Amino acid sequence: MPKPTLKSLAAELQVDVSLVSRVLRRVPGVRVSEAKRARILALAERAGYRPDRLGRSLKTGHSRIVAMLTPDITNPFHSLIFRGAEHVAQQAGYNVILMHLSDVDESGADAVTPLTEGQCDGVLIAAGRADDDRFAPLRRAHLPHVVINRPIDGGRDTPCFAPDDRETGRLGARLLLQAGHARVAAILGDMRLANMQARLEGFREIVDAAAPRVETTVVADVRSREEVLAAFDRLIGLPADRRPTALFVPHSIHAQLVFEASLLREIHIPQQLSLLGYGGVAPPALSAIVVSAEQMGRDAMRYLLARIQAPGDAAAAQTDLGAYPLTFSPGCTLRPPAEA
Amino acid sequence: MPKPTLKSLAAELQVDVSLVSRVLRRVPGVRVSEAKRARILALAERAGYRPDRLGRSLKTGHSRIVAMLTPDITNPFHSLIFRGAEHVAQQAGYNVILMHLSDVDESGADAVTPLTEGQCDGVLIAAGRADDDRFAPLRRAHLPHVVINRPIDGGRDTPCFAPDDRETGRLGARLLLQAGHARVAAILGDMRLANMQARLEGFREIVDAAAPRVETTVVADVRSREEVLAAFDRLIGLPADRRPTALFVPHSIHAQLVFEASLLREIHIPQQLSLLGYGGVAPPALSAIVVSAEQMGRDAMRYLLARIQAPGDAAAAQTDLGAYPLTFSPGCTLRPPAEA
DNA sequence: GTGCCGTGATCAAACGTTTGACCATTATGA
DNA sequence: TCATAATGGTCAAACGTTTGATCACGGCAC
Repeated sequence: MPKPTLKSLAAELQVDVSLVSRVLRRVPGVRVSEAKRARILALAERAGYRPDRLGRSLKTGHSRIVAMLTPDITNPFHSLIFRGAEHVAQQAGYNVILMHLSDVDESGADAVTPLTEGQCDGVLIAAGRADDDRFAPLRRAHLPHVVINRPIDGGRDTPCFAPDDRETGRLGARLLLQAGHARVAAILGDMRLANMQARLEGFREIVDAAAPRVETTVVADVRSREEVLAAFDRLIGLPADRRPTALFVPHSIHAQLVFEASLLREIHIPQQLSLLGYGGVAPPALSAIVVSAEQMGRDAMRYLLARIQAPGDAAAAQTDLGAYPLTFSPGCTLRPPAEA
Repeated sequence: MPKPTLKSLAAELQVDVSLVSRVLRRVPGVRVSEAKRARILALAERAGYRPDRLGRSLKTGHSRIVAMLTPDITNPFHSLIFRGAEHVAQQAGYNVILMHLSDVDESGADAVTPLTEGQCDGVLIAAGRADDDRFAPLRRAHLPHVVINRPIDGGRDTPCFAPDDRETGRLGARLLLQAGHARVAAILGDMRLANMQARLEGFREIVDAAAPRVETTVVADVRSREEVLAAFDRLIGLPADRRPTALFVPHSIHAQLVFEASLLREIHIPQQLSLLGYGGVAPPALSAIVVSAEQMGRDAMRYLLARIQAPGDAAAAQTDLGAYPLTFSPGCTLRPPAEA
């Protein structure tokens, strides 16, 4: 037996499809006899009728699908964002298309355009550079979109949910200085990304103010796993009087990597080196600045759905959404080594 | 200006929509004068025409969307599966809806049914129990679906891509025994899941055969973070003559958790305790059995797309897809402590 | 008897696309 | 010269749904 449709139900009951449609959707105020309503409902139930989403979407103009763009779902920060976002979406009866889109290389413009083809009602962007023009098609198509975790296009047009990355840098520096370190270092990730730049600026701001009392080494634009390890080895390989006693790694994966590398190198944290990481959720054994990625995902999705459902809502159209709270998760002490 | 459609283009050029449709799709053998074809292409380009996916899908009967069900995208094993799957899908011009679906509780039947409503062409299932009946709607709707990582419904109807979990258990036991351990332990996850059961069975098979030469302790059905830590503490709290010298934790997250807990407890791995984990990708500092989750994702998606594109293909209809290779990633030695 | 209202429905268009069938007009072959 | 074929298109239905407009009819008031 073929899939039941409004038409097939209507034919079987000898009524008009429009009546079946209205009865099954329980539109308020349909005028139908109780007998007929009962027969319609009974048949629909018996036949296992489910309205076809495509037909409905074509007519109504929305698909109850949103898309999310991520650079790498394998990154715990991003999977947390997704989990939060998807949960909110599911509650609201929306499905989420998850697509990978590189942060940095220009490929993928061809992946964005299809999103404007009616299949999804909005886009949550968690990928991309500051000066990214790959999202222009979304704007042109007036497809609601929201940015998360990193500002793109300078935050001008697109509402953005993100932590204050500059403050992250400041906070990291302050925590290390307040703990009493006199030689600190930082390993920064891909400097093509605006949030990395901001973290570095914030960090610099504080440590520069403390110079020359505090000595600082920065390794920036570290992208691959190998580069992280190389940077770490370089820092711990410095002569003892120049070797940092504390290390700030404001990137969740890189911090974890450094943590594990230190184990293999038999450098004990926190006894021999203080390590301050970063992440979307408090890591068990690692001190870190954490910002709730999952909460960001939830909030961004809620906002996106609101914009979808009330396109012209002035109150919702604010583009400055404030910054996300940074909390310090003290996995282990940040105090400097005793002999320092 | 409103979004250009076939109809609006056709109206502007005073031609029939069908002609525009055929020209823009470059269907082979359309009979049209070069002049008119050029005008159509030019206008479409100029107006930024993009075919509406909903209209097309409604007509053609497929949406170029597939869904994937996962228990938790935050789990690295599952995010790797997704990354592999999504990559293949994107290459083939498909988008992937990612949905969370609990492995164990019965909720979510209402989340599966909407997938049969025409919005997606197939489902990749990476969630669910062995005796799960929540997927019956997919079968009834004849919606192609494939299971990954764990068998459901005994693998009867649904093709399954998964590692041989029983062999994982065996391999783990063998590795520890061959390294020379005489007291081994294992911490097993949620025993409601078929793959956990299989891992335990395989492990038991080997260690039981080695008894009483080898002493074995098993803590099973460990579900939460807290239970993992409690199990670990219980094991290392045993009197020295009964304390295991090696620990097998065939669950990627739990293994990582134990690893970090051992650091906090100042129990050095591998000097004081051998730890053998499990995962979808080789962890840097941890010895583990690894099965390429990303490869499984790729293969499963390729297979799913093949079934979608050739529904009745007998060759593709095989339901026994063999098992995934298990490889041993020696992060650090598994040799027993010197004094043992 | 006529006008009006409420009830219980049907009609028809529309969303944007695809696709098989059909129809002029002109060129070709016998 | 007439049939045939190729050329350049158009027509119309269909996918499944939603929705404003319309209609037949009985009852009621005047």
